[in-house]
Amino acid sequence: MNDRVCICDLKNHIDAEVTLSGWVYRNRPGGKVLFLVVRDGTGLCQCIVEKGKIDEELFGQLKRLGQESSLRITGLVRTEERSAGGVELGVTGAEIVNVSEDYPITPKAHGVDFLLKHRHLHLRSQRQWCIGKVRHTVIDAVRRFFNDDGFTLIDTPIFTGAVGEGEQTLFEVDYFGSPLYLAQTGQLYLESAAMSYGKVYCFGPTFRAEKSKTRRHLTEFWMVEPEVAYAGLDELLELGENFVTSIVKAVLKENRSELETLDADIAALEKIEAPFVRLTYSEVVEILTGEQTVKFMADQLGGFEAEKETIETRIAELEKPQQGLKKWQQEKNAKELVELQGELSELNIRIENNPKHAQLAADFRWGKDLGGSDETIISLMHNKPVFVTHYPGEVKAFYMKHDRSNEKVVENFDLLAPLGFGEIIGGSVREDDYDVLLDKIKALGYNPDDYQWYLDLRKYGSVPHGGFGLGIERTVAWITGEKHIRQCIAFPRMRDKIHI
RNA sequence: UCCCCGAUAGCUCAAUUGGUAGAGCGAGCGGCUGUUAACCGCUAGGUCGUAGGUUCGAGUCCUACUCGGGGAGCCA
Repeated sequence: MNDRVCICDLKNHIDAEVTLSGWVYRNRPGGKVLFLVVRDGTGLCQCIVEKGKIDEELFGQLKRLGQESSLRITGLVRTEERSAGGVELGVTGAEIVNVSEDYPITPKAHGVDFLLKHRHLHLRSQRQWCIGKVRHTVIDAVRRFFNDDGFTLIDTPIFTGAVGEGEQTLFEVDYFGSPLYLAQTGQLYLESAAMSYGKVYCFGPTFRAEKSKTRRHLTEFWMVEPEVAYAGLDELLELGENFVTSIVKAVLKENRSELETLDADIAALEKIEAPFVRLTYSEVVEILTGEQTVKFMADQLGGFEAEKETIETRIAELEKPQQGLKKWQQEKNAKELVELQGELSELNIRIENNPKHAQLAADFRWGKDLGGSDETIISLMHNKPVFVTHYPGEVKAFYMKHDRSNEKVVENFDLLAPLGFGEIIGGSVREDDYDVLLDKIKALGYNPDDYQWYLDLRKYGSVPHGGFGLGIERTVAWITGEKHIRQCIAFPRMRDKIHI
């Protein structure tokens, strides 16, 4: 029997002869035995080629076969503890499809810029592959959650008029001679649809011309936005926490091995369970300016310094003369040294930043928007996601509904992911009173004519409603433990630079 | 727009604080084998980001520029 099967399915074909169609991931050639690690898009499999068991000429060809050459390879599946996946292939034959020479991405370390320039090839690497699998599950879980909960999908336009948040962050395009903008949210359109279907969501690419150059920003990213008629703040918070919990549970179920490969914090993810922590902006201000934060920052600094000492001790050990050590041991040590020095410099930055961030928190005054470092402090204080609600209206968008019991604040919320990752959701209850909304539009100097259709929603059967937006890449980065969200989309678009 | 860091071989980095350009990986050749980023030997590979300046002498010091990384503001 000669079945063509997927590597992910091999454990169901023990002792059978199968043919894999894939690419060479690693080639460790030897005199009499070759270890060919083959990938086929579903996983990795070590293939053993023994001299004498296959054609002599083929053995020679396989021995010289470069990384990422494509081939069909046939052999007997057997369990083998020494192989990474628990099974391996005892090769009986192979057909080389395409010989790859001088593949640029080698098994050793590479820099960020180099990998981005080779993004089309980097997608084949194990780590990128795992992140892509997790992203797929996240998106699938997003759609399932809303579809199973009575939401209707609405596709909002990519080309939009100036109606939105801040014009300075919009990408302008030439639309048959007139300016138009790429969508930075589907929300206003979605509000219209919510008045038709009740519960709706949109999901698609979003464009922001923000001049941000950080690990949390892309100029093109994917966002899912639910919008619910007759919903108040409490319902939205509940929706948000159930939604995020369902995503995390789906990834834990579908991608455990990927999370392990990525070295994600699985134990922390397993603790994600509704209800999440709820704090008002005013409570956050009190925490930031209170004793709790002073102590927290001091403890954090102490922890950093202890860690620094441990690393420095180890570095001193490694820097001692290494006589009598085998060459490979020396190399291993040298590599550890480089890694430790990298960690040390990162730690030094954190130690340097700690007092600055402590000062920023202590100096925080009611009315300002929370900064990145403030959010980090709050999220690090909890091992669950944290909702921060009721921000000052002045720092927030015009469409957010003012709290009728405290006109200074709006009924909005951000969700901060744990472990210091930061904001993954931003949402609010929308202003549903025609006159209040019109006044705000006028006060901001916008032209009411541009917002007539949006105002109409408050004229004909207005109801309380609201929604939120969740950033897919930020969510994937948080779940996988990836530091930078550019790794969480196949072809990232960043400020200043698009590689391919 | 502003602040900090960086640019040396295909890749990742080093060069004793101004004195003849180095290592590992990768590539090529050979050896070896149940290897896990294997290992051992040999070979090839560089206009030190660009342009000026200081100096007897610059990878190293100064100035400008280009490109890249991180961050602030803003945000998902």
